[in-house]
Amino acid sequence: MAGRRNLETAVAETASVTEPGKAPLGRRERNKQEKLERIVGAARRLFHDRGFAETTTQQIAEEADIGTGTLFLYARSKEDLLVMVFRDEMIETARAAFSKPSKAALLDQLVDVFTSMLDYHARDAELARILLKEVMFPDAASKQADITELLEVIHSGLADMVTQACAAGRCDLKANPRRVAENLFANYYMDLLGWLGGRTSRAQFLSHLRQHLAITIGSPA
Amino acid sequence: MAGRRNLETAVAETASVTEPGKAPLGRRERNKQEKLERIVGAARRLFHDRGFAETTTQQIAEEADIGTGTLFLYARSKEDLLVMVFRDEMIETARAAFSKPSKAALLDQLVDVFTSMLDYHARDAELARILLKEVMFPDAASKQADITELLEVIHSGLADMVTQACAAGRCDLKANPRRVAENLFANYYMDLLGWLGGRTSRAQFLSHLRQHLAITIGSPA
DNA sequence: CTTCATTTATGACTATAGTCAGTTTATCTA
DNA sequence: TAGATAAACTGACTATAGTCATAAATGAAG
Repeated sequence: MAGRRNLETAVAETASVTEPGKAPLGRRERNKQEKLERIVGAARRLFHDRGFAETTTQQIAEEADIGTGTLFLYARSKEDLLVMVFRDEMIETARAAFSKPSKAALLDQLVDVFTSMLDYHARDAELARILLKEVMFPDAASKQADITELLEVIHSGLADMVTQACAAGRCDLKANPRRVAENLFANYYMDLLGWLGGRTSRAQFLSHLRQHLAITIGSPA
Repeated sequence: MAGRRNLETAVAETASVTEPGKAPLGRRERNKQEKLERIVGAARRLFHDRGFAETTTQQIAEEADIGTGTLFLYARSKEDLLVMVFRDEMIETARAAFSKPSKAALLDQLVDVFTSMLDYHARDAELARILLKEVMFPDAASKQADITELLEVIHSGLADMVTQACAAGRCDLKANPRRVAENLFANYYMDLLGWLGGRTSRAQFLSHLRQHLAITIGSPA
């Protein structure tokens, strides 16, 4: 009973679309499902059009054609809504970034991967900053699931990349690949933060990122 | 005129105490000075006693014996107040952490330094998380000065440490010491985040940090 | 169809960060 | 000292995220 969650786990975390062999999905379930989609859709549109800070929860509720209270049965907070809108996209982006096999030098592969992710973030700097902030600083236990899955995709993708490069003789790292992956991502995250926060230019960001990654994998920049 | 700042630069950023050879410091200045001290003191007490979220700006104003509006002439936001309360302490902590000369292995020196900083943060996990969040994600230009100074102390301290260790033959790093320092701090930051966010235990945190730092400086863990 | 229990929906309401038009206080000048 | 100007102060006010007691909808059982 600890940490009450709304509407079960918010429609079982955007439940799958009519899983075969599963429950017949009565009117109730369909309603919830459809309502959640309306809400996330409305939030996506408004966040995109006006920005996060300029969108009120009232507006989202209105756009989704529900009461203001209902909104908070489907999302714990406005930030939660933001994560709902972008989580899957982010995971997909990360997966895609790791899916292209390559025989390039490890450093170049890494820069490629991070640049792909970057292109996604760069589409909207304000949202990206808020996402980086909210995703990495969950204050409710429920959000940890989100960040955990995303981090898992990124960390394991990077670890695999490192392991394979070493197996192919293209690098020589003794350390635990997982720790190397975490180290690499930490550097990407902080560099991105500096850029989005206006402390560095895009050119500086890219240059520094490459140097940071090179240091981690012990390769000449 | 862009980004209006209140009361000049909030009493010239907690101005020095009667700089010799400077202005005679009339009643007005003394009032401002004293009021700022009352405000920061009140905020410090309340944040410490009740926590950040549980303290209202009204309470701070009341404790400092000023009107609610006045508070926001001295601080732009509640978060700003938090930074005011802890910024100098954090910088001092960082300076102190770098001030003890040592002939130990670089990795051990680094772990020592970060452990010292950690002890400061660990005194209050909730405040630490909010600080990590607010300090690294300034949304107003004015706050960038804060983070810039703190980051400068940390980055240059680490860079010096690395440079000296290499000069003494205790390590062999070809890369720009500044970039190495940034890399090291990025790892500390993310590991600390994981710990404070409850994703890792303290033991894991320390173990992972050591491994991450070792990877960066290319030394066996 | 008619209870009845359970789930879901609602909007008036609360709490609080931050604003602003109007007031007070300090300083300067004559 | 009086008057004028500028700086600093104020609390009633606004805006909005999130709550909660109540109402409506749904589905199960008889």
